Amino acid sequence: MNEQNETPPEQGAPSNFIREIVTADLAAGKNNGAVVTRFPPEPNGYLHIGHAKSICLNFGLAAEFKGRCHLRFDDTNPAKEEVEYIDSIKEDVHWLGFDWGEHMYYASDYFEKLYEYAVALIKKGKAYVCSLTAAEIREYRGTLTEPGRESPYRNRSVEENLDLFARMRAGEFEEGKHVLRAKIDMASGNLNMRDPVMYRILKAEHHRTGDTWCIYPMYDYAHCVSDSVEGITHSICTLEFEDHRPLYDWFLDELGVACHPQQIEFARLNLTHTVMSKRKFLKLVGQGHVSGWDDPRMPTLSGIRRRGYTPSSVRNFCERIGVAKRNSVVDMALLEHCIREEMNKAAPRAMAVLRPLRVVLTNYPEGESEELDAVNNPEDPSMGARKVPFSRELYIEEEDFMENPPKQFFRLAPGREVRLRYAYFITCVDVVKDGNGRIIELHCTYDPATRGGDAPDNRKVKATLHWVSAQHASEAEVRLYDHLFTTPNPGDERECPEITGCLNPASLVTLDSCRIEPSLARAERGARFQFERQGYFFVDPIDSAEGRPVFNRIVSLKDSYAKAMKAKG
RNA sequence: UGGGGCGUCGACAAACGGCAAGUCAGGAGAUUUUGGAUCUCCCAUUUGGAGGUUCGAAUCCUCCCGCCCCAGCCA
Repeated sequence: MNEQNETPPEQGAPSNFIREIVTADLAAGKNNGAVVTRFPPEPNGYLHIGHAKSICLNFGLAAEFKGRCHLRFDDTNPAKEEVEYIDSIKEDVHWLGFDWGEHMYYASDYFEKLYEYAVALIKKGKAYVCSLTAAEIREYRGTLTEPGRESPYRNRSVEENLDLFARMRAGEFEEGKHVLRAKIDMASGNLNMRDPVMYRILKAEHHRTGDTWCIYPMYDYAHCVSDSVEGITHSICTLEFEDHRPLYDWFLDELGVACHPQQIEFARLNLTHTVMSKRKFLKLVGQGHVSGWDDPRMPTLSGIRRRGYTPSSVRNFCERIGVAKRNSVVDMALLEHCIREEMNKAAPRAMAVLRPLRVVLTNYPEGESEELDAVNNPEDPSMGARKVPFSRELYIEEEDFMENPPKQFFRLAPGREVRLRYAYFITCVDVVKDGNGRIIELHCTYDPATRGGDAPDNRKVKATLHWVSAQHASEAEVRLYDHLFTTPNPGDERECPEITGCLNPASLVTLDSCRIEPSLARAERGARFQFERQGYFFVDPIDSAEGRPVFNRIVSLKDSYAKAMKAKG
């Protein structure tokens, strides 16, 4: 994709409490004026738009304050992580328009350092090897309302701890036999402080360190140390880590490290009409409700990219939603607004008839055709114009004709005159039906004096229709996408006990015999267009074939008529 | 009955003791060769509730109510 090198726009971005903290820190002379952030995904799944919020925040802050942002893979659990995800994460961050430069790291880079620090903590009497089983540890931890009990192994001597820990590393014990724990406070109201596990034995092949290690550090221990080693100044994470902060600080204080980053938490992004959890994605993909992680209906970055959203529209969205600590659900309409706004300015227009209805212009000479001038983008004259062929037989949109139109319907109807965009006024004179009474063709007359779309006598027409010349049109497949879920909050148990019960049956409508104007037949993969009166479409980069493009609808145009009809019922 | 957070328009979100921004959505109108776009106007006498402090409170204090997170050898 050739969109990787766009520079993210930072101008005019609304402020937020994190930006204010950073600004204040700078003013106070903290960190010698440095701003170093990081985006620390675990390589165990694909990134989604919630991650985009974090990426934009972290890289955005670094760019704004002339600092840097690291990409760091939090790969401390070899049982769950795979290289496949590392590649997709890098691709997604690049696609979004951000660059970590030389600063790509892995928590696994610090395994040796982490081990040494753990030994130091043992020597300080602040960590011990515990030989309780997992179930016993859980039991000793106590509950939300009752304090925990100290492990019988809590007061092992430093020597014994050192010996045991070394032998854990050496692989002398089975998984689960021992863990290394921090010695903090089993009575703390904060469960995270009740002697948290620092290391567990995992005899798994690590994607980077192979079988060098059989003990792996836990998140709380590894994360703060990784941040410190990298010289991170502001460690930004989501709300659920708020009560891990005391632990984050405890480790760094006990270790006495020079760099002690400040952890700041913000609310993760939730979007209406979709879900945002890996577990649910897995279910959707696994049960075949979507075609894969990059299904255009998925909120994954790969899905959003496949749908046709631009990186800039996603960045812009991330700016607009703001950053705060309140749990919230952003209306999908905002995301849609961001891409419409951008495409309105940038997308070339073209005509495509999705559900074709044949129209014969009875007074147009048989066998003849002509070329009409069409503007590529009324919003941007610099995008020029093109020629569109016109002839006796055309296709218009099925829904643009009604035999017995209600009062509010302005389009074509028997005896009524409408304009064909950039072409002529036509009047419907006859409706041709098949044996079942289904309308198969319309006979119309055209007014040669209205060539281009203006009547010399200034008579007005209430509608302008898009069309395509039958003999010049190509066929194409068009995929109309809509919300994956019918309910605004499918992730909410009360609203939707079972997510598969709230799926939108019309989230994908595939139309395979659409008729497109000639310029569209030459469309390149990855190109975006506005189909006049319909929406913005993206040439699917994977399923399109030479001369037979597949179009994904990114988003429809706003349609006040449809809205009014819907409101009426 | 523990600990940590959060409650400002339908949805996001500013306001940092001085008189409730902005955006999306929604509504009305103008305009229009896309029922698109654009433009104009409307959309919180009031900030979860009740008290208190103050000349003045969304902002400070008290109590109450509601919602979210935490009992992985996951991150």
